[in-house]
Amino acid sequence: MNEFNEYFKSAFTVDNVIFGFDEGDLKVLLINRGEEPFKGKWALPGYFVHPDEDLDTAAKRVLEELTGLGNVYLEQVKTFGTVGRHPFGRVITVAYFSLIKISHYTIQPSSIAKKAKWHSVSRVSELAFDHREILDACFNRLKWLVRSRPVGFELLPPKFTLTELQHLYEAILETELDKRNFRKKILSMNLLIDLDETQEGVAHRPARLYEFDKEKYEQFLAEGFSFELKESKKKEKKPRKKVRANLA
Amino acid sequence: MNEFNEYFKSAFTVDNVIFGFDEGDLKVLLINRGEEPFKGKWALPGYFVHPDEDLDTAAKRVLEELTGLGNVYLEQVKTFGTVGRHPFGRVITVAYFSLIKISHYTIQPSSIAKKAKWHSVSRVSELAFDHREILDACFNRLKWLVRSRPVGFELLPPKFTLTELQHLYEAILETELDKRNFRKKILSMNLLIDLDETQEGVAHRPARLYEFDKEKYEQFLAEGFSFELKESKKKEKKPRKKVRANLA
DNA sequence: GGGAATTAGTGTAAAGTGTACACTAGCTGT
DNA sequence: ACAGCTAGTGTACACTTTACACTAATTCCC
Repeated sequence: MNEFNEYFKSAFTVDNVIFGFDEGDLKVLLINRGEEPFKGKWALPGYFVHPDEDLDTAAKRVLEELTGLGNVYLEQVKTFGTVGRHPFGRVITVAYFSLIKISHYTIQPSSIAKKAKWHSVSRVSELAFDHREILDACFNRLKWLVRSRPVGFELLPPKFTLTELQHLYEAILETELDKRNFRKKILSMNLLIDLDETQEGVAHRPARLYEFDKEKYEQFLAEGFSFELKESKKKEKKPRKKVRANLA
Repeated sequence: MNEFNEYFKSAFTVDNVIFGFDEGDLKVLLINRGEEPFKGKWALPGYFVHPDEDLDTAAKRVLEELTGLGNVYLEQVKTFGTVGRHPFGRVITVAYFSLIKISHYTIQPSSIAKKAKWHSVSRVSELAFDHREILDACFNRLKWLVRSRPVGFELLPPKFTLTELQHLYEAILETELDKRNFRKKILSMNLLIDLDETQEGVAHRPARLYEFDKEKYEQFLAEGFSFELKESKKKEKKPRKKVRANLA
């Protein structure tokens, strides 16, 4: 085994991309680093994996230690291992991502994270390490996810209006959706419970409130269902080539 | 930086899952290990990443060194890092996968790989390390891939018949497809060039030969198009619940 | 209290896509 | 010539997606 010793000199970390939704805006949770390297810079909440710890466990622990967020479901997205990405040596990082309801959690930064704060995804600028690239990869994963399953569940407060749900989808997909078609689609999945309540204190017709039917949602996921949401495009009129009959 | 030294004691590897298609069967390339641990066992072609080497580069190099396959496009799939997965210490591995035309390559095993051989995916049994789990993860990725883009391009010889293409899809999806619908779908993508040639030496009506239109394929990928192929199911007759009109 | 402002909520027709299904065509081997 | 085999083709129906415009319910301001 001695011949392999030279390989046992690397380290690895986990980095978490936590998405939330608030004020019509898609947010990502960042920490302000209290340690070198990149002290004072904004970064994804991430840290070294302990030698006796599985990756998924590490991701959960690190997230909780840095931001106070516990009991979050994290999903592995991609691993980043460019040679020069960490100034301390060879460090590869496994990126995880999650979707949470911002209002359900209280953020408690640790010493490593001087501050932890939600940032608008669209307004994130420079980040420590290669975290910008990691964020982009996870954002793409989110875009893909939202087209294949009803993701709003994780991001919205328990009671919400259809318009809020639509705005969430629009924020993620960075596109506009047709109101009527969106509602038709969402309601036809039968995953929403109409609470028979309405908004209060708004200066216009109040909207109905809905909640997700958790039971049906579990079922939906278990069955591996999928659904699609397409951009509402103004009649792009595909010429739609006809299939040539071979063997004339 | 000394406080971090304890973290720089891990190693990481890459493992490659290479799929091919031959004799109507989906295959995966395995090596017979010539080294401890798991000497003599079948395993995915993988090895340690050098300290000064990027992950993607390492995956390519390792594949070529172990099996002689060069110039293969590899895609990262998932990272496996369970604590006890490697007997030599903490080793995490990044899994890559690829699709190749078996007939285009010659396999040349190295000393680490005593032998390298194509195995039917459906008949792979025990593998070294957690390679079985890695293989399954990559097979699932392939299934997903084949539903979202025309994957046959990578796996079939330059000239092929529509029936061969269909068999490939059926092998990957582990299902049967309707012949007419399959052809309609594939041809409607306009990615095939009808070569106006036919098979020779078969004891039945010879099939037409096609090749992929590489240019259109690139375009297809660039545009992020997607298409779906659904299992041909015998009329399951969804009762199709009507969307309730809220606000009666 | 009337009207302006604002967002919620609703239906339909037309185009496109997916699915089920059965027969004829063209070759080889005997 | 005919048996055996695989290639190749079209249509009708069900479902899904898309485009699109008006009325309803509330607050605010005068």
